[in-house]
Amino acid sequence: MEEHYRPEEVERTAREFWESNDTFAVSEDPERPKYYCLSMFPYPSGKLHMGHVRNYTIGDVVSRYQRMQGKNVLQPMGWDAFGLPAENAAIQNRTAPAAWTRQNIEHMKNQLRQLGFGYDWGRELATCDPDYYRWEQWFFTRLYEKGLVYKKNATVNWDPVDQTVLANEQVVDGRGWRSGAIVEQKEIPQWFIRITDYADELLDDLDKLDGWPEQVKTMQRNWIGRSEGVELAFPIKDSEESLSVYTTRPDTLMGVTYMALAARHPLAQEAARESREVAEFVEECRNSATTTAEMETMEKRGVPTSLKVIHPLTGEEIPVWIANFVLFEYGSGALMAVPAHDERDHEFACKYRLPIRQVITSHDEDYVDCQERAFTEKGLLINSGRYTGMNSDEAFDAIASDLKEKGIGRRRTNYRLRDWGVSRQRYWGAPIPMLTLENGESAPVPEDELPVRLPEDVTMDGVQSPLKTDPDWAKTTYQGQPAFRETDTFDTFMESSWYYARYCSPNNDKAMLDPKAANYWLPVDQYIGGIEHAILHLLYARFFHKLLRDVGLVNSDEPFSRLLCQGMVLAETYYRELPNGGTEWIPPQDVEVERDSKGRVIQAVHRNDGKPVTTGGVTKMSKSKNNGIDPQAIIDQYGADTVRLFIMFAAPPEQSLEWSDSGVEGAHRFLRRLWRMVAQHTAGENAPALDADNLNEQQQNLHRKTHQTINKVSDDFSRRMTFNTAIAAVMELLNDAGKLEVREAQDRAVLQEALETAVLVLAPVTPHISHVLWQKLGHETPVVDASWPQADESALKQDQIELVVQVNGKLRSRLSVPADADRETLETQALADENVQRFTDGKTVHKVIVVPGKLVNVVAK
RNA sequence: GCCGGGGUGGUGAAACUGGUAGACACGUCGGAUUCAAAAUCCGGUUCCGCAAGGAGUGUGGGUUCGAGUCCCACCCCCGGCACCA
Repeated sequence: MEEHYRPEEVERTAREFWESNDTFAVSEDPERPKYYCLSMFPYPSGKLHMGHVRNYTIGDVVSRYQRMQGKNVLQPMGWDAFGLPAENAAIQNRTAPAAWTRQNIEHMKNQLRQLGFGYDWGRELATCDPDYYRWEQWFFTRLYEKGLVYKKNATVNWDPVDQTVLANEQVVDGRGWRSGAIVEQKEIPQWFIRITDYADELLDDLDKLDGWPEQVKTMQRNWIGRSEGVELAFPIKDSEESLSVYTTRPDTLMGVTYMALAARHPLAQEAARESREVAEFVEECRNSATTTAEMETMEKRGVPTSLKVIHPLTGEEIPVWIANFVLFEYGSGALMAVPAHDERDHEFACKYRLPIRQVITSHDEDYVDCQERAFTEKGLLINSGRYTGMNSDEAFDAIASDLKEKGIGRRRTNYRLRDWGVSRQRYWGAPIPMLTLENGESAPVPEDELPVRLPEDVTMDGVQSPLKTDPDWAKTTYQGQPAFRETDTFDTFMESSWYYARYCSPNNDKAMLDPKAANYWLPVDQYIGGIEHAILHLLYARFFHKLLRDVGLVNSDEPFSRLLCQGMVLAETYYRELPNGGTEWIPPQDVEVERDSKGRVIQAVHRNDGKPVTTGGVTKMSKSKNNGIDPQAIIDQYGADTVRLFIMFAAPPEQSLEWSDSGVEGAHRFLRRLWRMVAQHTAGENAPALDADNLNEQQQNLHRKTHQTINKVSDDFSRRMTFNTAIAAVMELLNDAGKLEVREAQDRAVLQEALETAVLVLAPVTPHISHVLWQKLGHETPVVDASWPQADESALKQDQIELVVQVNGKLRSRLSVPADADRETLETQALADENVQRFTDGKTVHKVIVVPGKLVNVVAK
């Protein structure tokens, strides 16, 4: 066999084999256990980036590993094709979003093929295809009929110059990114889905998701934010009305010193009509912040109103303020402020010199001064009339029932989660299948008129959605009456909330899902994608799955049994200041880094002119900093196996990872070495059968190492999902195999076993080279269908082991002892050790700690 | 601001259950091979020190025979925050 590893040739051979044999096409087979492995589908932005390569390599490793376990493995791929970037590209390049998107899909699909991912391409789908979104439209009309969809006014970012709605991303420092105009908030009618109806189930079912990272479940729990509290009404002075608030701390009710309203609260709007100062503040709040993050980092400010409310228990008058930190969407858009026991209320009270009244004190003797800072823990009530002396929990109950008795309050469960607004005022999305009738009422588009097709032959002017500018598109009829189509499109999270289910019957034109296929494959056994999707996408997909279940399309409660969140791929940035004050970002490939003898970076220079560039730190690969590494160049130079191996070896999948070319060389070197070792081995005589009972020590050692490696890699691939340490274990095996001097037949036998094992367990990571080498090692079954190896227990046994001896916790000696030696023997041997004696000399031995199989620690003073 | 992560050699990392800190690589230094180079092979490489030894996992404290790992406080970095996907 050829001594030199030629990746191009090897990879072509393997790819052609898989393609001509339809290796990855699957169908339902009740005879075999199924395994559905899914990687989050990409947005077709143009080219694959390293984050994709990482995501899809992980998925392919898992899929191929499970296939070698004998499972019927489904691994599909598709395109999350609707979204904002296509509209931007369309404006820039004067192409229609549809054409741009389809071109990108074509290119990226080719790149995926080159990387050798084992997808069932027969199931490919693109969300911009009417055959896909028609079912989403159909499903939405079903939800409407079930009462899970409603229309209400909601706020959007409004660009007064371009006369258009902007996404949060398009608002920079409060201004429209194109026009530069100060963005206003505007209320427009939008469609919502009642995700809050499912809040309890979405929360409680998290406990069933044993295969999900704890951090993701925690984030979802906090996002849903279920709290038990009390809703109560403060009567407004000189009025019939009252101000309703929600609190999780009714035990602090006696400490209320002011009320705070969101600027959009009706009472705030009313107050604005009476006072110019209030009106100005309300107007300013309306246009200052666009996101929750901005709102909560803003300086806390407020204005007093002339309103007063009456404390329901004391009858005291309490002033009402309008404050910029009160969220209109949470609770009732108003809060009772207890500055002594809430940090935000405290800060606000200090700023505006509002009274701070302490009503809770610590259970311990610790002195708490609430004038200085808020005491937010539960404790004992003080200054609270008849509640004084109770603890917080007792007071909660007592106050809640007193309020209930007076008919001004009740216990209430509240959620931070809000209903899902799905309307977008954009073109490149699935049209919302709703109609507005002449009388102003809404109706769903009848089933036989679906899909509502998005016209694809359009020109984008960068301002308005073509759906809104075309005077004819919206005109239609409903039951013989004139009607107008909804010109908004769906949030793209709609498409990504059910694609995993559509892959089970992607070409079905009779139904959204074929329940037989869906219930064979679902739930997804392993889902893999970026941590940035921990909340929104994963919560919406879980919600959709429950909706699908309640319509009778699936019979499971959750879509994804196991979840792996992969870290981001980062790269160094380099730049130069331009004479005009701008910054030129230089791609890392164009930079030469000079190092000192220890390898520390001295300076970085441009490859073109040799002049220095400035290092700008490691960040997420992005277009704006020009530091995205295109995998194509590396695939072309080293081949797909090297790229896959490197990206899996560089770090565990959940960690963020800095790209470095030198690591690629290392990975390639390893594959060359593997190739050469197999070539040299197969050039000799055929290896005889391994005779495990008659091995010399060297042979035994390599035989043991082989079986240790099988155990290590199996555990790393399935339980731990740490592909980097699995690869390191194979490298160790190959290092040991390389040291074996081949003198006799059994040397060849243990070497054959070691090489076969290496090729086999690497097959999920580097499938092309393994495909070819497996044949060279004398096998007819393709490696993709080979069985995963099993470790032989008897090969793992070891008679002598090395034990560490510490004195006062510091390593002082090592002992070679029989594996089954008892505690006493170990203690005696350790104390007799020369080095141990040197360090205990002149001291008294107080204690000896023996951890069999690991270490002995001598405690001496 | 709130929620969730992370911080270990010159670099990527390993240490899985509280038990040898730095496996496996990259880089670098030295050597072999070569007319020479590439490729390959062998050896060294946390820091200080000639050595014995000492120090060392973001910072400061604590628990323990023993802490990268557990607890408390702090600093820095990253992700998400509902219209980027």
